[in-house]
Amino acid sequence: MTTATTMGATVPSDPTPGIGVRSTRQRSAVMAALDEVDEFRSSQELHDYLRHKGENVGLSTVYRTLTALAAADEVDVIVREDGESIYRRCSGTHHHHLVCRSCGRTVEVEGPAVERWADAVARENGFTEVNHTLELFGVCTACSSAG
Amino acid sequence: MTTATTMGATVPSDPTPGIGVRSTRQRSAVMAALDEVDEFRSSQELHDYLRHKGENVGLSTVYRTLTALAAADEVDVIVREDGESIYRRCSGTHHHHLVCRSCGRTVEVEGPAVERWADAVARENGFTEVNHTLELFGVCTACSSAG
DNA sequence: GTTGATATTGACAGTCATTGTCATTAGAGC
DNA sequence: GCTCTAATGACAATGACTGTCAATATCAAC
Repeated sequence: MTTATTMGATVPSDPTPGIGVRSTRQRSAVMAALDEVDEFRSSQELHDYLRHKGENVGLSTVYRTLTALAAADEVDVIVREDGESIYRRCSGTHHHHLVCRSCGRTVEVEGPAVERWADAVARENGFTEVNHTLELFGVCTACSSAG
Repeated sequence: MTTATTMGATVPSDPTPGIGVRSTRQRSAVMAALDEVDEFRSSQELHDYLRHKGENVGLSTVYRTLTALAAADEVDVIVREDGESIYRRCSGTHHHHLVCRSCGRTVEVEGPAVERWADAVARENGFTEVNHTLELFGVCTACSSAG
């Protein structure tokens, strides 16, 4: 998960990466695909992409891999308004996204003030273990000038 | 849509409400149910709720009505992380939500600074017709003390 | 009150993203 | 090479949501 910061919740983040985890051709292929694509993509789109590249990876595997990567904070996930999850390789630091509705171009943005605001609001209301989702959607320069 | 503010986009908001729109028992029932429930609820949950109240309304109708209400900004929608849409009757002004992950209790919160920030970030990057989604999820006092 | 055009309804089938199953395959340490 | 078991993948199954279409109800006009 990405667009969500988990504050308070202490996620141990596996201390021994590699225990019971094997590096496979399929996993590398999915990671590579994520590195090559800059926009947010759905599991199925990434599956197709791999197909066309000649990499044969099962759809189930793509789903499993993306879910695992997201859980390990290796990729960012956004749940679109239609409920479909889309994934993207992002920088490690906490950030949010400004996504072009038309072409999918994505800009990573930071808003320390927002993080503080969320934190304060939660505290004021007695909520703990708070995280938040924040995404901006719009039309980028290229797309709006293209009409 | 709610948790999203549409800035820039000029939505005319139907000038003659009532043209080609009929008030039906089913529609009133759904509105009433929304008024009686304070937490965010899914279409299916609201459908069940109506069932138990003795109000017979088809599931399709519940879906259609909620979609229409959301489009008319009469109710707020949140797309949960599992992709399911949940609905809630809210105040008319723009706001966001602090939702208890455990019991669903919802607090409406406002953050003018966040709105301004989102606006500024969009402008800096040349994006237009920007809207944003922002939700906070946590555990409320009651739930955290209940263990 | 009756009528008629049509907006709405609802049962049900269809769609589609995502998950579960499970026999088969293939890393990794020996 | 051998063994243990994580990982894969084909396929079935789930579940939210949408499309269809005949039957029904609303509302304006008479």
